[in-house]
Amino acid sequence: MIVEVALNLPLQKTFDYSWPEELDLDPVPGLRVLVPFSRRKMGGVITSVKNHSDFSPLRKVEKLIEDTPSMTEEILELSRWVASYYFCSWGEVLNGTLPGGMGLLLRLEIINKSNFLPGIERLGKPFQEIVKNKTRWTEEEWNRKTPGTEERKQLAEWLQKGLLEKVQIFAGQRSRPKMERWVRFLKSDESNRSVRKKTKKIQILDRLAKNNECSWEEIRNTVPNPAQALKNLEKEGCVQIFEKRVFRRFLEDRMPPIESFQQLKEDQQNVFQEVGKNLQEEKYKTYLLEGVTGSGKTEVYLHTVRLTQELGKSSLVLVPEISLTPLLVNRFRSRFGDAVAVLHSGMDDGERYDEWSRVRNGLSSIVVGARSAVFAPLKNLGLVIVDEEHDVSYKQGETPRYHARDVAVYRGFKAKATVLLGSATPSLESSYNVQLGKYHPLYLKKRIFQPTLPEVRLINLKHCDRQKGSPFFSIELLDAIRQRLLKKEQTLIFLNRRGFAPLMICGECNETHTCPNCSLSLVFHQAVGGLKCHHCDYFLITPQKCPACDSSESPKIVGSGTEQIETELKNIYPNAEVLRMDRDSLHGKHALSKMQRRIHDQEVDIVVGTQLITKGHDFPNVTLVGVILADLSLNLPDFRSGERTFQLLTQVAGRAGRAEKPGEVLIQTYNPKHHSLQCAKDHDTLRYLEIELKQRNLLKIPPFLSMVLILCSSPSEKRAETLAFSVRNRFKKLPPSLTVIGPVESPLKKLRNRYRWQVLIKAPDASMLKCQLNRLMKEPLKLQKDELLQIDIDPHHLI
DNA sequence: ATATAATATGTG
DNA sequence: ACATATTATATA
Repeated sequence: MIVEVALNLPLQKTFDYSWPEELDLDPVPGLRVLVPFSRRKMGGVITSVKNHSDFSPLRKVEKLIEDTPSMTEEILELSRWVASYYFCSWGEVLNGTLPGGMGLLLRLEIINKSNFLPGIERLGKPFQEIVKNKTRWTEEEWNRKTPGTEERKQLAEWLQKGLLEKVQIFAGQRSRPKMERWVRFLKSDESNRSVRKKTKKIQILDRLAKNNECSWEEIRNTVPNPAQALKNLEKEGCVQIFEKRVFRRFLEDRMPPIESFQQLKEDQQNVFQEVGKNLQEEKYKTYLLEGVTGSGKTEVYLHTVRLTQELGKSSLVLVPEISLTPLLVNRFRSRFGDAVAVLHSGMDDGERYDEWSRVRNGLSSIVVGARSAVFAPLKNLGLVIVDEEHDVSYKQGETPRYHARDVAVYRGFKAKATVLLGSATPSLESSYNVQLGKYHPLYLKKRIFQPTLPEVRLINLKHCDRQKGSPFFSIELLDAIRQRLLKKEQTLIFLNRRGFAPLMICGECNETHTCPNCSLSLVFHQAVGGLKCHHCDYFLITPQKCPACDSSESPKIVGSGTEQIETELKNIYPNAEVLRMDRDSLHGKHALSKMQRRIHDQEVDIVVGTQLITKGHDFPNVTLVGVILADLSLNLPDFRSGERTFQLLTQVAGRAGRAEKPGEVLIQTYNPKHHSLQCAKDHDTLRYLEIELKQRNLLKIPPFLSMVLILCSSPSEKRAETLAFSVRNRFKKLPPSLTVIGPVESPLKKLRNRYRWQVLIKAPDASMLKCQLNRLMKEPLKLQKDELLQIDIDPHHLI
């Protein structure tokens, strides 16, 4: 028998291996195996089993990594589609479907094959010792003795002569199942009963009488030092001691109170009825649910998931990374208990591996998770929910560059499932799909607790009165904050930029401090006393001198970031409790939820933050939302910047006045006339979509066309450019319906010491684009050393 | 991705 | 002539 194996390499092919006779397990697609590849070993996934290969001689599968396949047939098929759609290898996608903890541990060992190693006396003492005393040792052991060049050379020489051999030892998975010792009751021993005093043995048996089995740990809590007694009981055949797998669970220590299903309001009920009807018919259909913030989308999700459970099917719920707060997770956990598995990046490897395993074993039939959870191995899928479907975090920034929403829709289609995309601000792509009749629209127009949406006012920064000494605040905004403080209500201040100030310029020559690795200005962070690059990890302690003119004139700080807004607010309102919430102020695993709880419990008056504050939690006492500068996201060189601004403003505005108190939103801007801001002000999503769709149609950009971005990068500016031109040349002979834009310098010209040039290709639809790409990239481009070519289908980061 | 063989380039 | 850098090629 022969197996075809997909490897996690950027190679389009799969590789054939022969199946060793001595294995008593038959090969199955989806099974992970360890195979020899070149002179190393790699984990791979069996994609098919056959009895003939065109290749010879075949090498043998070296080892089974597991005895049940980690890939289901469905995931195997889904990942193959993703690989072909997004132009990457099957193995790379497969690799991305598994939690990181399932990565393999391969230890490098050096085996001493001979008793005589010439030149051993030239080595340092510790090295001689290791070589003489051990027949095999790990590379780390060797390196720990800090070898000099002499030792390294000697090692290489011996390896070359075959006196030593390097082998990779398979040491299992990064995360392993966690085992606990348990005790099971078998029979009681009446002979022990006669004793007047309760012996340890009796106490243990009494404890076991409550439930038939319990953990060693529990027994030790009631009976101290039970080891000997338990051993005896086992010998007498009264109990059985065994190992039991336990599943590590995130937030286990803070299980939420049981929350019951809420009665749906009329329009919620209508949505639920429609989705439920389709669910029962077991046919594919995608809905786009447009529901204003606070309209109770989550409750509809919960009801729909419950119905799916009742129908005996499983549900997949995707949520953007950042809104995976305990609130949402807890709502699912409290309704569905252990049927829910949670998968997101805030968990550690072991927890994620265990949650994944519970899904794979069929213990969980509901998955709530971020992007990569779209590949969760659920069986019998009935429902797919993508919450905040417009969210950019669904698009993966590195290979495989898939969009989880689109993969989710495809998965739903293949599984004949009901797909529910939800958002207050749907993406243009999904809205267009509604127009085309591919998706079916649903609406939730009423807020649950508050009939009216908050009043939004745009403050024109060109003409408004500013606070003296604090140029980032209009008087109007500061007055509004003061009123909340007096009323003991809370304020959210939003600014989409971290740090203290985005620019620090020389007081003498106005030169800016720029990142040595990227073509960007450094951002001044006062809290850490230095300048940070927001694209690489470059850090510079606040310089005393200008890099250009060497002047030590005190530098000017230009612009604002959340840090500065925080400081200013503390100055203006010395008695107010101000909390800053951005990536820099988050430390540790539960930092986000802790902050959210502080806000919820009204321990803070004013919250200053980036996008982190726009999602996730309900803060009932927030009645004012202020946006310091709406233009930040508007002026990016990306055709989606307007869309993102509208979404951001609508999301952040939705934070105001969720409870019985009316909310107010103040947006400071230099572009009050822009339709993204105007529509956000009027809460008019429909009009926004209409205007934007019209514009996109005129400009011939997505969703009316499909796009692919080819990014060429190299440490040499010239070579990045030349590479981009050779890409362009290859696309010279295309059908006239396809257009090529570029090559142009990427807006972010240099990133992490690599220069970037790009070519953009537009095609009438995805299938035509794919077909042409396939045709032209069949012959791989010749890349020089350090040159890189990235292909991004349906790109979301044009920067 | 990574390693090796093949080839080009540089040095005295 | 030799070391060193670059490129081509294969991985089953």
